[in-house]
Amino acid sequence: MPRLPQSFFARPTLTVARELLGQRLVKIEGSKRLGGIITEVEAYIGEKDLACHARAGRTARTDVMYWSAGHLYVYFTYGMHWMICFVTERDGFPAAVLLRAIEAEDGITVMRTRRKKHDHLTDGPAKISQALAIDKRWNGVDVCAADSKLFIESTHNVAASRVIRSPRIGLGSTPEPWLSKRWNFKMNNDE
DNA sequence: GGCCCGATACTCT
DNA sequence: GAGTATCGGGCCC
Repeated sequence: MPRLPQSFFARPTLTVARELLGQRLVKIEGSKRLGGIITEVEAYIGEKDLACHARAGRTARTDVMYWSAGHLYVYFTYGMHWMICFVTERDGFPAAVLLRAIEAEDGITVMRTRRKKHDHLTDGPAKISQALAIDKRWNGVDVCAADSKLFIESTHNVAASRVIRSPRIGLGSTPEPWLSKRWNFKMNNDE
């Protein structure tokens, strides 16, 4: 299966988010392969988007968001959780797609161990990073590099009828119009 | 399934 | 010092 190239990520963030649905996230750990199908993502677009971390401009934390498309932006939140994003658009413009859920397929035994006794392996952004053992060491990694141990495999396109768009999750007191923008993309399971 | 709440440490004000 | 792109446990049905 071909890996998604940088040209995939270097497009409008909403397009990248929509088209990431259904593709397969893969992490290589020695001879093992972990990951699954991407089922939910969210777009964060530019300094004007007041829900986007880049609203505060280019800082030590947000620097990677300004890098060229296809880099990982991995950040820490709530005192204990790591979140995984893919940088999008052109070099110098801060935007990214947050991974919110995948359907676990490969390496389930390893992921189950890392997720303790919990049945929900990868149905939340911080659960994915726990299951895949992703932390700050992965910040700034280029997922389009030929030797990258984390990448996305191109699979099939998801039918438009299966895509659900909603407001983004967990934005709290983010002002309008950003709070209501339907920049969360999710796959409908039925059908 | 749902709601409430505490954990916990980093970032920017 | 306040706020945070969350999770899991306890509880209630």
